[in-house]
Order: sequence, then C-alpha cells, then structure tokens
Amino acid sequence: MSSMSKASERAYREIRGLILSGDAPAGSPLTEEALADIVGVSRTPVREALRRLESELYVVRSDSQRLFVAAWGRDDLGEMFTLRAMLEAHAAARAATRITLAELEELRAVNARLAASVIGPVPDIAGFVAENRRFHEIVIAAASSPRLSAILASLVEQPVVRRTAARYDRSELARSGHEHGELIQAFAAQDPAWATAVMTAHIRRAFHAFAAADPAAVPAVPAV
Amino acid sequence: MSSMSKASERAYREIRGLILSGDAPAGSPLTEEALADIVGVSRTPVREALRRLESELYVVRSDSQRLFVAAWGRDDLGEMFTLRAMLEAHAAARAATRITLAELEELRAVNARLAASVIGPVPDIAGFVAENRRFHEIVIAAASSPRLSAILASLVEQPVVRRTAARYDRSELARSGHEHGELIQAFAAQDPAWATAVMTAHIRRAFHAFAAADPAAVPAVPAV
DNA sequence: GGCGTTGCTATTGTATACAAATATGGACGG
DNA sequence: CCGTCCATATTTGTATACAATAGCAACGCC
Repeated sequence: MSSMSKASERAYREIRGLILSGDAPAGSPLTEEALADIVGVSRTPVREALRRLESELYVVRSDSQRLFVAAWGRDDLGEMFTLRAMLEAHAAARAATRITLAELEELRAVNARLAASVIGPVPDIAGFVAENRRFHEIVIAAASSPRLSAILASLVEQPVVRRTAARYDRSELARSGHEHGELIQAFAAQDPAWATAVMTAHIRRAFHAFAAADPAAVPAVPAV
Repeated sequence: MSSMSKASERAYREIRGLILSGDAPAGSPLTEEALADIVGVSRTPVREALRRLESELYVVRSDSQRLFVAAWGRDDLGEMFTLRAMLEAHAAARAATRITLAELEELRAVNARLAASVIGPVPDIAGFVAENRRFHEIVIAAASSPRLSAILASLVEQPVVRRTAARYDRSELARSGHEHGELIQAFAAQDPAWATAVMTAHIRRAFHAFAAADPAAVPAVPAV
C-alpha cells in the first residue's frame, strides 16, 4: 500500500488535497492541531508539511505565524503560467542537447498513450492529465539541472492543470499531443532554439485556451 | 539584540554560515544532533532550518535521509546565473510598469551609495555587496509577484556574490553601478523591454567577468 | 460610554522521550 | 582473504509535554 510512506509525506498530500479539493477554501485558517487530528498524525509531521506547502505558496503566513489557505487571483494565475513557460522553455533547451535515447523513447511512448486517451468515445481526462504530467516531468529531468527541477516542482501546477484539462474539448487535447510531437522532433534534432520555441508556445497557448474558455472561472482557481 | 529572534531562525543563519564560511566543507555530513549542540538549541528548530536549507539547495539529502553540504560544480554555477538572469530580467520587466516613485527614488539613493563605495582610496567591497543586494531586492519587490520573489530568494546568491565581488577590480564595480543607472532610466521610462535587456546583460556580464577572472576558482564555490 | 488593563484561551515554538530505520563493525564461514 | 550476517550504535522520524506568545473578552477605571 502507499500508506507505508512517512507520516509527513501523508500529511503533505492530505493537506494539499484539502486545499485543492476546496474542502479548505481560500482564506480559511489552518491550525496545526486540527490538521493533525484530520490526518491522524501528531503536530510534528503536520508542521513540516505546512512549511513545505508554505514554500510552494499553497498557504500563506499572516502577520504573526498563523497560516491560511492562499487565494489566487487572475493575475497570479497568469504570472504562474508565464514563469512556467519561461522555465520549462529553458528546461527544453537544456534537454535538447542532453536527452538520452532512452528518455526520447519514453517521451514517444508517453505521448502515444496521451494521444490514445483522447480518441475513445469519451476522452479519458484523468489519463490525459497523468500522461501530460509525466511528459513534462521527463523533459525537466532530461534538463538535468537540480535547481531548475526544484523550482519547477514548487510551481504548483496540479490544480491548474487538473481544472484546465476538464475544460478542454477534444481538439484542444489533440493539439496538445501534436505540440508534444513537435517537441520530440526538436529533441531528436538536438535543436535547443526549436525546443524552446515549441515549449513556450505550448504552455502559453494552453493558458490562453484556458483563460478564453471561461474567464470568470479563472479567479476561482486556488493558490496565492 | 538580534538574538531575540526565534531559535529556528538562528539555527538557519548559523548553519548557513557554517556552510558559506567553509567550516562545513562541501560533502561533509550534517547531523541534527551535532548541529543542535553547536547552535545551542534542540533538534526541532535545527530540523526546520535544514529543510529550508535543503529546499534552497545548500544541503542535499542522500539515498536515505542523511544530509550533506552540497557541492557546486562549474556548470551548476553557470546554470544558477542563467536562471537568475532569466528570472530577474522578468522581474525587471514587471517592475518597469509597476514601480512606484518612492521605490524609484530609493533605487537612485542606493545606487548613489553603491557608487560612493568604490570611489575611495580603497573600494568598500562589503558596502558595495550590501548596496548591490539591496538594489536587486528593491527591483524584485517592485515586480510584486510573490511567486517570483519566493523563487529568487531561494536562488542562493550570497556565496557567489560575496566571492565574486572580491574579484572585481574598480572598473568592474563602476560598470555595475553604471548598468544600474541605465536600469533606473528604463524604469523611469516604464519600458519593460529595455529593463529586461539591461538586467539580462547586467547579470550575464557579471557572471562572465567572474568566470574570466579566475576560471579555476569557479568550481571551488560551494552549493549543489 | 470610551478605553485601557488584565486575565484567559487558543495557537505556535521548543524541548525531550521514544520508535523506526539505517549504517557500522566484527564474528563467522567460505 | 573476502564476503555475509547479525548485533550494536548512530541517526532520523514521530509523539508528547511544556513554554511563550498572540488574540480576545470581560472588567474596571476614567
């Protein structure tokens, strides 16, 4: 079972789950003891989880030390996508000259599964999100920059991706797969400039598709 | 006294000091209890400090959970400067359209002091580093992006800046002040593209000046 | 009635005790 | 001589107890 992991890991995932699911709405206070009761561990691992969530901007610390669920605004969301576009584009550039053949093969396999997840009678959104995430993880790993990886890991993407994908229609999902395909071509050609351009366009288009789909919904997405 | 701050803060600063000073050389193990004894607090605040230092890549975690002082390589250093150039350039672009008159004035004052610190018979390196740091902090704050601020704060710059400035000759220091001046002009003109270009050039030139000064010394700088 | 003060309560910060996990060193057998 | 395995020691992970601090409300004072 996955529950064999450390208590602090479980606390992190569960608390983040509370935030992403909306059970802990933006602005609501988070007290260590209450969370400890919910998760079923002591305050110690809860504290560690909260510090991590704070550094990832899921929660914010008030004037004095009380923690609250962070609230995202429309501008915050745009800024986060801009940062991701910039940083992942850089990752793609590095990956272009560093990616291994094995990684390239895995990218192809992931993208094939990703494409398959949208051709059925009803698109498999969960599968799409998972494979999409995996795709980007491989690219970031291929960049082999611990710093870059650490930064991107903290650029909370899951809430956005999850809610975003649900809004995509089939053509959007297919287009995403197509862009991944072009990225793979750029990697195969070991062309950093090409890879950068494709990745930048990919992320920026995804954001604009999301924002255009339902502008009013944007501010509802949680985070700082 | 400054010792009124929390124990975890003190632990963070002291442990980071051990790393930056070289008392804890790259690769040496960091055990919680030993550090607790050195700092004079219990393991709890030491743990928090170590998690933070880990997220900032001052320390790395081995296969299983033991922490060691991180070791920087030449490529790591270049990559860090590249990331800083990219992110601070973005911060400058945002700041160009968001900076307040008060902040602009403070930038001018800081840059004046910065220039003054290098005109004496012997350059005031410590003063230069402090004012330089302050200058960049103001720009980052003016960008008003919590995410960006958080990321840049974790992009450990102190060790590099400190050791770097010591290598600068007077003309390098003066040139840095001049570039700051142009950045201020770009802000006054509220021109994001200009600000981005100046900041990018500023940071990249600083890195290359450092790398050119003594290439062999580069790998000696600590971090991951 | 306004307002500061005081005591209480809720919450975070720190220390310590204990449990679990991991490395270490030596005995033993090949 | 080398590797394996077990006992032990070291180190990290978690829980709990306690201390300090901030918020809050009731109370009295002016």
